[in-house]
Amino acid sequence: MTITQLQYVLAVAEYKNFTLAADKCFVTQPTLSMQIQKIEEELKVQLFDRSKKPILITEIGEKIVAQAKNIINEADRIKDIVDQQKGFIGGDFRLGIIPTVTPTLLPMFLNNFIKKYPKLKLIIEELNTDEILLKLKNGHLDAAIAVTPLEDEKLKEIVLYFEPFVAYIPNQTENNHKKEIEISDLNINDILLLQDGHCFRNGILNLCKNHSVKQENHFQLQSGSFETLIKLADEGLGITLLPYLHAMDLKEKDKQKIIPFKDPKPAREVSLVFAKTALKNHIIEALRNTISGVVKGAIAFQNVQIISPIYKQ
Amino acid sequence: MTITQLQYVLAVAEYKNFTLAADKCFVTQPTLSMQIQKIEEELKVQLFDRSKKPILITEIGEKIVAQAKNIINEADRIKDIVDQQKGFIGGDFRLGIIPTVTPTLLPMFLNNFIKKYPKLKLIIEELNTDEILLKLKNGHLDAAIAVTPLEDEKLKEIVLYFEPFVAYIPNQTENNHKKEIEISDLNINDILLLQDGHCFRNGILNLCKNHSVKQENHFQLQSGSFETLIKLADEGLGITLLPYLHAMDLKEKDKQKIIPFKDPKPAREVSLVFAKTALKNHIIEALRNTISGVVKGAIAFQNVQIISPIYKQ
DNA sequence: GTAAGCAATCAGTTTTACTGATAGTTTTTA
DNA sequence: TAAAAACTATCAGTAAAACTGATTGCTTAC
Repeated sequence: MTITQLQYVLAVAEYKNFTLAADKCFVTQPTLSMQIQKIEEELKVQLFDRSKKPILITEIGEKIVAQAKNIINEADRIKDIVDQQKGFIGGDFRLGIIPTVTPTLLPMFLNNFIKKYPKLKLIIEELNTDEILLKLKNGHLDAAIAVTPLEDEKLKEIVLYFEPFVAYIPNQTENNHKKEIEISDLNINDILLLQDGHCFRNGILNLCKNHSVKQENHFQLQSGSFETLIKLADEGLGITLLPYLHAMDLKEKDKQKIIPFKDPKPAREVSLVFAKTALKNHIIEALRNTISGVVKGAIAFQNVQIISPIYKQ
Repeated sequence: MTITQLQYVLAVAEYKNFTLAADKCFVTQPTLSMQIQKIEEELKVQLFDRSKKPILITEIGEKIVAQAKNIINEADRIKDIVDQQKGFIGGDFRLGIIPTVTPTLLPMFLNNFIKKYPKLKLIIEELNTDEILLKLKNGHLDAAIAVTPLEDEKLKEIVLYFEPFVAYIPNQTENNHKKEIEISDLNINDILLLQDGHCFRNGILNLCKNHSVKQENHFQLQSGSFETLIKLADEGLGITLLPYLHAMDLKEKDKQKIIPFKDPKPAREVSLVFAKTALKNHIIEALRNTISGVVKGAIAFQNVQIISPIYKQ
């Protein structure tokens, strides 16, 4: 049994097709066929059922594929250990970010980071929380920035900052104007929400649920961007909640429509998330330091209450 | 980088001598030299400093050796997965047992177990707790039977049974005879103890400490076996405490000198212990089932208090 | 200062990994 | 339902690797 053979097994398991898997491994199909046969002979078990198309993985095959992933993962770490020792920050690094964080956070640290580590190729993907969880676990992402706590056994979270929610309320008259708002002032039916899949939406639902605001599940509108929500709010279709950093980016005119919450302010916890078995720990550490450095100045709140990004009905 | 190369690295790291390591790997010394050079070239780091004798492992070498152990360990597990799938219980299995458990527990299950799994070669070593901890972690033992809780991050414990302590008091007169004894009745200075290193000794020290029995650290005698302690007690040199199963093995005449503790009886927790990353999990499971089966009949106590095997001064 | 111990090097051999061509099988398409 | 397409297994040959015995050269021990 060799590491190469295990990689071939993983490729076949992933693509369920010898020819394609061979391509991805940069070898010819006969090589793959023979090596898979060899490992099957050595272990004296059938890993794949080639009689069906696409190829089926046998029961024992599944177990061995899972273990092969562990082995390859541990093996890959050797390179990281060497890199770390040499202080080398380089190669590809795939970072996932949730859409409600990207526009405000990314510009704050990206320039800084790529200048600091010029040999590193940072590949950034905007993904929602579910996609991030999946890709962290299957190794398609090295780390991600998401709202926590995610309560996932296999992931580790390092909190970067807390970001309070603020209310965006356009039609403020003498009557209804307040300096600070309370959660009990909110009516979920008035709030314009992001689409399903955004954890910021879940956070708001949790916020309202926790404080037993009546929820009638009869939302007027759903959008994928805060910009849309703000414009809709301006049109008198309701109010919306925004994350603090996003609110800070608004035009002066719009900023006046923002009302902060009373302490303890509801807030989201934004963290760097990665698999406990993550590779490239030294890069993750470097990333953390960079982000912590730039964010510290921008946000400093003490009295906040963390709202979970996971909405359970 | 191949699994074989990593095994060579581990061998050289262990024996600190290429020639000897080559022997243990069943290859010639040039093979080893070349393969080590190859992996050093590939990683572009020096793993060993050959200028000194015995060979020194470099700093980065230590880290890579540690990781190589992980990789090999994960790789070895493939075979276990296959064995488990096939229901095959065979090969070598190294079990450590602490001396105060061996004479009573081993005869209860050994025959049963080896008959049930004839293809398994059980290699049993009698070791004290410290040695067991060490050997479990470095992989020289597959599992062990010891007194818990050990509070060790890297180990997993499965409780087999609770075994109460009983007092062995020879010179019982009308005056001092009791049906049940209390911990406060004990004076640590009267108790004959096993030698340092036995966890049963630690248990008794904890027992007395917990109940603030005065302890003057002026023990009269120390021995390695209960038999000696019993004979010394019979000679009027003091009393001793025994584990329940051991007391059950005494002659009828001696059994009369035994006094049980009042509920909640102080007891030791005997467990099957193994590394969290243990191989051969299916064999451990088989062992557990066998022992649980035979012990269930012999011991059934409900109201016990667990005494820790670790004595901290 | 000599012998012993040990790792590196070298040339040659065996084993393994891989390739291109092709045969055989199943699935898809017309 | 026949032909085409898609795919894996097999085969013979080649390139690469892993390994060996013999030897050299360096270090340590006596």
